[in-house]
Amino acid sequence: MLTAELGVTRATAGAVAAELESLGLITVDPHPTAPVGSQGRPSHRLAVDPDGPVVLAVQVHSDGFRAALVGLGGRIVATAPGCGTVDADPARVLGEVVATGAELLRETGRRCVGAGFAVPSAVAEPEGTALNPLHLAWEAGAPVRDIFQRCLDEAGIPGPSGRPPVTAFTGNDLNLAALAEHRHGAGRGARHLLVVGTGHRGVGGALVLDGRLHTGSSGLALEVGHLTVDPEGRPCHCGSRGCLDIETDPAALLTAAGRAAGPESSLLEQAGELIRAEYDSDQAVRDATGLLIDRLGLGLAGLVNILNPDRIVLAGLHRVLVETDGERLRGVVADRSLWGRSGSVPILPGTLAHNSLVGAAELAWQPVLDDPLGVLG
Amino acid sequence: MLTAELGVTRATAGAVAAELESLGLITVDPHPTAPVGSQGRPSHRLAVDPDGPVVLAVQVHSDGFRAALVGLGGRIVATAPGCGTVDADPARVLGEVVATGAELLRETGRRCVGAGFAVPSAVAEPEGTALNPLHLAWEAGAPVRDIFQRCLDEAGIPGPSGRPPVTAFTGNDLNLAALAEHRHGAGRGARHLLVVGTGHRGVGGALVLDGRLHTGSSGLALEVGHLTVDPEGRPCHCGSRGCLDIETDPAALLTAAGRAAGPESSLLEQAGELIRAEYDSDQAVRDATGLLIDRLGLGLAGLVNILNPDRIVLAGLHRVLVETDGERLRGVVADRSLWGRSGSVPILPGTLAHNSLVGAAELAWQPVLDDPLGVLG
DNA sequence: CGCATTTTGTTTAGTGTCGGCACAAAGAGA
DNA sequence: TCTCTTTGTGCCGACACTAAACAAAATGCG
Repeated sequence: MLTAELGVTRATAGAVAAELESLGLITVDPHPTAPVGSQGRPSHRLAVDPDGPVVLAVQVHSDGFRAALVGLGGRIVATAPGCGTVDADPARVLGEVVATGAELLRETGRRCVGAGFAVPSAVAEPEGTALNPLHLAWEAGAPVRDIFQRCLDEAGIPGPSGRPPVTAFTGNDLNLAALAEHRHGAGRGARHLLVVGTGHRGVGGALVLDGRLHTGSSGLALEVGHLTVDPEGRPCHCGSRGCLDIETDPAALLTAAGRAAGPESSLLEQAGELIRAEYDSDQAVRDATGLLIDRLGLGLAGLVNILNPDRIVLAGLHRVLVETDGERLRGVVADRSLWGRSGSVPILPGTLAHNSLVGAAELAWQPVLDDPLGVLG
Repeated sequence: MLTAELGVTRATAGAVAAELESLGLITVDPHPTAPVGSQGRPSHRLAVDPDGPVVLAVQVHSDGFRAALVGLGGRIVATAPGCGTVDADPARVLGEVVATGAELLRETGRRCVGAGFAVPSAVAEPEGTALNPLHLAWEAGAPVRDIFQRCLDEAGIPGPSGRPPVTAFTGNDLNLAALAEHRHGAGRGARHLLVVGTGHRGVGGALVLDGRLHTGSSGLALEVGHLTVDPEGRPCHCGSRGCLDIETDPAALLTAAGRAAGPESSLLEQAGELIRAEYDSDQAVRDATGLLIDRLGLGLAGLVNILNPDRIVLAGLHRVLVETDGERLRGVVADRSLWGRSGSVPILPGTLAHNSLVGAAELAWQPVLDDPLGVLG
């Protein structure tokens, strides 16, 4: 098989494949219909077992939640949205989310080997507390990992080895989106991947180094929102002015284009829709978009100078910006980074839907990837 | 021995110790004079062999160079300064430097197992080219690693296994200083160490993650000089204004204190001496120092928000600043970082003399540390 | 001084991983 | 059908490490 050419002999590869097959993670087809090579005995075809175990991935936002079962390789097996208000008690909300996930597991009859929660807030490590879950009206510092774990325990979801309950993992949603983009999206193959993006308010960042999320010493790295991108810009609550946070988020676009902002929980959609629908026809929208691109470019250039990534992927409104005029954005970044070479880093739009969910699943899959036999079987 | 308690059995530890002793890297004293434990058979005392092999570490600055032989553990065994002008031909300069190193090796009769060169310039990886060796009047993009390697070959310095010549390593001088501080100085034990410091002009940064230098995808990371620390500051050649580079370097201190700047190649000493000699007596010096501390604090806070290190070590003039009023600096950083927790990162002055040299040696030692028997023996 | 105790170095046997190698198997092409 | 090519698989050995038993070097006590 071709996979033998990643530094391992055929014998070892066969042993590993047999082990993974016995654990139900992959399927081995000894007689593939379409042989890859031209001559010789055809390779066995390895594929993720579509009926294999899954992890439970959940996400919460200000007006609802979503639970999904995700197989190895990031494939969403089943998903269930939950609408309605998210109240101020994280235990009640997560209890409902986990109940939805448990229902999905019952319906599909899948075995669950882990659970991940994409939190719309900075998450402090190693405690797993949400430092600013402001959009959710949760208290700052809520121990979301422990709460999530408790909900899983109470829901009685059996863990990989039958008895012990599944392990809870949590992470910031943009960090997890970055992980997903690195594994299965626009960031595939990058060694130093920088992801920057917006939600409805503010700007977040994430960094994937050699395939692993870099969250700093206490989970608080890549708070990129307060880079200065306009010395004469509006004052920011951080004490400075012209921060990336307030100059390049959806509200900034609407302001620059002279449009009234709608409800807080749909600013992203509103701004994205504005560009898509009126960029070609409305000069004010074009100007506003260009302004945001220039400022985003300044911020990215600052990050390039510090992090020197080999790829940048943009999410949220920033994804729309690079899709609208990528040349302009790349030009600003190249002009304002110190070395032309590091400034010529590819800047791509994100490609994954539900990337935070897939990233949360990746987090929960990680122990299995690190040591399949130790977690299962 | 106590070292057996780092995840390895006594049997393995003994085997490793015997191997390292046979390679001449360490000495084993079975009857230490001062036993560490109180009861039982005393541990053998392991120590770096003071007569063991060395690496050649060299450094070049605008008015001279320095060569040193450095043993395992960062101990400088022999050193030789070289004064005089550094001309525009890197091959000639490095030839002279290497000749000085070869002379040291002859005098001491040491075996040389590698060579490292601390370059006062950004170094592009993996080519090993110096992008802005401006203070040296070398051309931008000079292939300093290849030149260094060629000089070593021509000097006929025998390599670890006798025949093949020693391998050349190069790195930016502040990056190497950071590595040295992490291994043997104020950064020991930090998992995410940020180092920031000045030379005579400008500001540099370096990051050591889990014991390894993080230089980005092409060696150009941690170019921290163009973070905005004063929106109303002086314009910078980068196109912005109020950059860390021009607001916190030695020239900035002299300007702020109303002193005339001396020759370019002694700005650091002049500024440091000014603070040490007149901070207590001269209000203008106190004000200028405080101004630089505030601006440095702003820059560090920006870096803390992005990198979330667990320790910061300052070098050059910044080291003097933290020694002079560390409380003020730490206060600014805590105030301006987003999370009080990540803002409370310890900020320490560097402790090593010749830290760039030691870091260059560390780079050259790395292959031996990774695989002693593969390189030697 | 002799002996038990404690702690550590060393030897030996056992285990698990992985590469090398030979052979078998499964196709393509003549 | 035979040969060639390519890949899966079983077997052996090298290697690294652990566990356990044993030997050695100190302390403390009678």
